[in-house]
Amino acid sequence: MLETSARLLRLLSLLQAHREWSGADLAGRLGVTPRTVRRDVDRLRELGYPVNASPGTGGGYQLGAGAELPPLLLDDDEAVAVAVGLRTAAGQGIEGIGESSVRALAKLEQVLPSRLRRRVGALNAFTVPMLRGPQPSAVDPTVLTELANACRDSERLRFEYRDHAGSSTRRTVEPYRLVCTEHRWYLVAWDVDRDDWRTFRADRITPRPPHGPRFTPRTPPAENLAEYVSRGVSTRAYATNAVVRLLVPLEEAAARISPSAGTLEASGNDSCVLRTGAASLDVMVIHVMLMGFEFEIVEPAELVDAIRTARDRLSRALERPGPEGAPITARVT
Amino acid sequence: MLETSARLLRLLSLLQAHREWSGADLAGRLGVTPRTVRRDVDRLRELGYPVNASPGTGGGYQLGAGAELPPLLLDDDEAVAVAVGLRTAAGQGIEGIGESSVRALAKLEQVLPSRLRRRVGALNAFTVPMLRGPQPSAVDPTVLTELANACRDSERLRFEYRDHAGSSTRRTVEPYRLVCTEHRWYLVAWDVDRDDWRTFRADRITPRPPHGPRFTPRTPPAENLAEYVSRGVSTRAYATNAVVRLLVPLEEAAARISPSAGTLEASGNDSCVLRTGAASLDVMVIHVMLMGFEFEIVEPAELVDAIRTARDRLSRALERPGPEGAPITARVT
DNA sequence: CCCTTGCGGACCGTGGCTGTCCGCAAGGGC
DNA sequence: GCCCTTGCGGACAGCCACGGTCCGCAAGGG
Repeated sequence: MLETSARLLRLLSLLQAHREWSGADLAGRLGVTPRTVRRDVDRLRELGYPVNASPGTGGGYQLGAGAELPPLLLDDDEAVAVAVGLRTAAGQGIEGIGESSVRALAKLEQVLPSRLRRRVGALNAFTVPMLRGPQPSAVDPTVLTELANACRDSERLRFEYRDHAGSSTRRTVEPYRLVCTEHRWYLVAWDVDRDDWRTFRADRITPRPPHGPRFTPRTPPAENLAEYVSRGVSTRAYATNAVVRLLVPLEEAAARISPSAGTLEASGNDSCVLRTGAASLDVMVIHVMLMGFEFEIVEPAELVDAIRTARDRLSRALERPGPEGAPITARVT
Repeated sequence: MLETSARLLRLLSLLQAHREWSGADLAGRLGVTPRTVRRDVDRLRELGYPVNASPGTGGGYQLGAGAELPPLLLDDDEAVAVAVGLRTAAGQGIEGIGESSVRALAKLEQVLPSRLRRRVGALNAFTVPMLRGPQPSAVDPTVLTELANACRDSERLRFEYRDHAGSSTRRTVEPYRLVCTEHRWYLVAWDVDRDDWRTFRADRITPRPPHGPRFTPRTPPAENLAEYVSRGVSTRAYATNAVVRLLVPLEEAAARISPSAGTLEASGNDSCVLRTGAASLDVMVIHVMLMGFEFEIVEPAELVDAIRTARDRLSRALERPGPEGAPITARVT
């Protein structure tokens, strides 16, 4: 019965949208008798979705957390929010969930009505870059999802690839997987022209549609692809660890610094040592600045240089005449 | 037919997980004849989900983008990624989608199996704070979803509220809506003890379960609640705008700075002016530093002070003896 | 030209679905 | 303790949707 299925879906949607419903309410909304609602609830339970019910005045039905994730029924705004959130997460190249979020994003964007797709694009342009700055991980989420789709569907892919020297080559590959490591995205693929496995940096790829025909996947070059990629990638320059002494008591520092941001150790009564890591020295500088404490660098020496560079740039900015000294003469609108 | 509904759901899931399927494949997966698959596809189409099909060799079925968003069928990893992405988006208080993302997050977390919930918590602790630092918008997403749920379900809410002086009061309210403005979260609610509408800052709320009984919503204090809140909120101190002159040609700056981060204007041949905004002076300092250009401040004067503070702190850090001068003596592990 | 793949009509037997009516059980308010 | 509200689920009867089978047709690719 088509109508039954549709009603089950609507029931699930109602239960997700509002925590608690009475049987009569649901019956009214669905256009059936309360008895049928009870049967539908039973059906949902048989399908594995835990629906809790409580009798008595003020009782009703509510959807609980079960073993399986039920299909998510999002309204327009929520779908847009999910898409934007995923693009942010994917763009930042967060280790550990990066690949899943790209997969989820690809799934969502594939079925996203075009009116919503436009909203996502607009919002994304206006929220993310503000905070991003010239970080090394600026990959276009659109490209990422396209790559993810090709991997998922085993579709040959053609793209322009800029190597680090800046020159471009045309590639035809059988994409195998996207890997996120060291805050960068890499595509592991079989290069059909060179007849070998290659690892491509996603931010240097410009896809050239249309996609080629589907291919039958071959065995991947390694069991653990994440490890395979990070072994092959030589640009580890960005991964830095630092040890910084903060000139505040341990307790005070601990109150401001999340335990997962790094490890804190006491070092005397009124200072402590923070061991932390970041994707690049620049980010590290910001990190120590944001904490808002007096500090000194224990290691590495490069961080001292980075801080000196930052300090000097700020000093020069302060030494320039500034607003009163030099009014803007050549302002162009 | 229960089995039919379940099969439709599985079919939808298959179509979302893999772009293209042949009828025979689907029939095999679903344990029915191809004829029934065709009928199921028809059913999906009748339900409004556009399934495209192409005949001939290499043909098959694929799910397209329709007018309505189909129920999203996510696997475990994807669900975790979505939750983490949403928490990040909600925590940063991004204007425009904040409220929807909290709603979506509440929806998702309500049905999230506990094993996944743990993963989300762990990941969230290890990814977000690293970048967040002590920004003004540090709201616990868990609290946000709890507030959102209470609003959605019209449940009375009890919580501890710290006012700006630091003293705590116990409140009982009928929550109406969460509003995100100026990168902060506010709860608009009817305070039952004070018998009036109040606006609470979400980051000062500590919910005290259990929730009270449900209430019948009254008419909200204003049509446009976002506007109502930002009118009533006096702490605009964090919203700053700045004008900065960058000592590089317009083209060079434009290449590094996203157009939505602010507006760029040429100012002579080898410099340009950036007008931009940020949630706080701290963030603004980071913003100008991240760009990596020589610059000078046009306005506001407070930004000069903030930069001077930052510069001085870095200077002091550089002047301290550092690694060689003072080896760590009292290191505690 | 042939192959593969999707399309959909016709037929038929099965059995699931809904509404109706019923008595039972569990909370909450008076 | 009483009563109301709400959820629970068995039984029954009528309906009709469902799925398998068999068929010829159409469209794309080699």
